[in-house]
Amino acid sequence: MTRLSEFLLPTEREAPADAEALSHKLMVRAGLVRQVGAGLWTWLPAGWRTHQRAVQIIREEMDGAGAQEMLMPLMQPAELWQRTGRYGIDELLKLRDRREAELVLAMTHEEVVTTHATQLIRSYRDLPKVLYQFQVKERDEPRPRAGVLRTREFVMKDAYSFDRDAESLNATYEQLGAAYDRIFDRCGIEWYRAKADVGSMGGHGSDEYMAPCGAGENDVVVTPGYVANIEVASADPQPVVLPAALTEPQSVSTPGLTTVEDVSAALELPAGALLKAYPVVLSAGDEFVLVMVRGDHRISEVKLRIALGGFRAAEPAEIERRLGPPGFIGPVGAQMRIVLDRGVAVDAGGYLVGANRPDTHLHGVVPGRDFNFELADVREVMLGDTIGGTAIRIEAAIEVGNIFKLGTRYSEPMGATYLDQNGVSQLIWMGSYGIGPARIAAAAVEQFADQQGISWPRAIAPFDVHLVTLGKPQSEERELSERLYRELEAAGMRVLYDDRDAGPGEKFADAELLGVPLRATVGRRTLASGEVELQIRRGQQGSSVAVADAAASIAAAWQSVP
RNA sequence: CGGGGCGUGGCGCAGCCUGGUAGCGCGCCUGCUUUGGGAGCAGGAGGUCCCCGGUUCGAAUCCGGGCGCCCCGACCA
Repeated sequence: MTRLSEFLLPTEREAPADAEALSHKLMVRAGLVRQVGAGLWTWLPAGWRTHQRAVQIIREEMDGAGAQEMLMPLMQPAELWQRTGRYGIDELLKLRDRREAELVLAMTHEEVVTTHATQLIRSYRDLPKVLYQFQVKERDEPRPRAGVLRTREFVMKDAYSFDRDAESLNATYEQLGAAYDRIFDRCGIEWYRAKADVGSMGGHGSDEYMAPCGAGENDVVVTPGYVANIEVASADPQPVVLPAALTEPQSVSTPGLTTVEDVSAALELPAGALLKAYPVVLSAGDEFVLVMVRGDHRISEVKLRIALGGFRAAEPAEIERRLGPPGFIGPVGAQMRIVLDRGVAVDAGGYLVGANRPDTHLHGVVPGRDFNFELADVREVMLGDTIGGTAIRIEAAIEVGNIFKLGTRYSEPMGATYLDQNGVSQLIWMGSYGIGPARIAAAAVEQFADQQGISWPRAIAPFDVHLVTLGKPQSEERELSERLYRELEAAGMRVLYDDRDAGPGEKFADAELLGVPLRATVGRRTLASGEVELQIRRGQQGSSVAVADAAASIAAAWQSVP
């Protein structure tokens, strides 16, 4: 029974002044959520209905994939996190209880679930297993933002898989990936499965489920058949026309010209005819490495880390000592390991590079002849790049879920092993799989909203039909509306009945703001024509159904709504 | 962590520079009218002006400190 006269739906005419993201503005205006503090949000009844509908879809598909739901505590002993080496994470919220015991509020549950696995999984016969929960996650975010999109506390569906070996993990991973595909399809949002970075904690593979939308914090690179987070994406660069190679490098005077822009402008060369030098120091062994990319390209820190392992940018003093004045450094004569990005065409002509001398560059330089190098893909892709001849698109997106092959990252420090068929102790191979229902809701708002407000996919809408009555209390229209309300509920519809004593404009505006997929209107016209007016929120197409079997017609119409 | 901005009834804002009875719109309450696109008239309720300290006869306003919130960037296991 949901009568708007009794339901808490505090709609607002104006968005909060500080709201920027569309979903932030609309979710507050539509009365779905309210802010408590930075990155801390209350879900009001209508918003929570949507959240829980997403949760239910996830639950059904996880169960369908053989996963088992459980619940683990949010508050955990710090000791578990010290054991896996994650206690130092800045985003991890630490606290002490009255006895000064060190605790954390968990950001994920690998430590706890692996502790249980250690105790409860003993034999190869106990594997594989997938466990999951819907539980609050806490993150001490440096900067919460965009309403419900990046918060300090949020509900996450987190699942953990346990397998005998890498091969079995791969199978589980794909099985859960298929469940994820179904979940996001069923939720009615647009999504991509994007190749992703495994992060600095290592791992054996990861995909991110990305919902393209204006408020997206991530960029995904998209071509038919290829989607990747821009952090790890690879593509073919646009070719550049290079000056001819010289028989040997020649000095060019470039006084004070330390940037690619300055040099290319002064020498009338395309930026792509320059090679940019990026000196780094590896975390392992303090080795000095010179990374070279085309002048019009950018280093991708993530891809470089994947190629080299951990590193830091070299300090100016180190650069001066090892190479030459910053701004004029280059690979020719450099006594060190040189990594050349794959985007640099090696036999296409002569490049311009820093000469390792003040105010000087070198012309006509040929990689391989003038310096030795190893190739690696370390640049960030950019618009204009192609994959298989097709131009890439770069789209902003929010991460609504991820799947991750952990391998033995947690089973090893936690000692999670099993006995195989030969009685030999083996490490359990794990995976982790997250989904943020709040982000699904926000992504849906972002993707389908129009000038009037939200337009929910029917699968996660707070209600199926928004019944608007225009009659005054005690009127004949009211009587008809009440009857239709009962009939719709009897037909299994989730009905929001706007029985408030308010004007039509206000009721219609609120209905459009809230974005329930169908709106049925009963008013004077209904009495005159014997027809109930029906409007599909997405596209706002109107139609009429006969009063006599209105409930059945509306239930049928709902089936064909997006 | 760097840069910028903002804290005044539920929401959106003005007032602050130049100190002197705290205002506007929306919302809310009561009554009457109105009822197919945020309606009208009349009456009314509601504010520690973020907090602490200072200057002053007097502080929303000036000064100092703190807290909170937002945006851009960095970060985001």
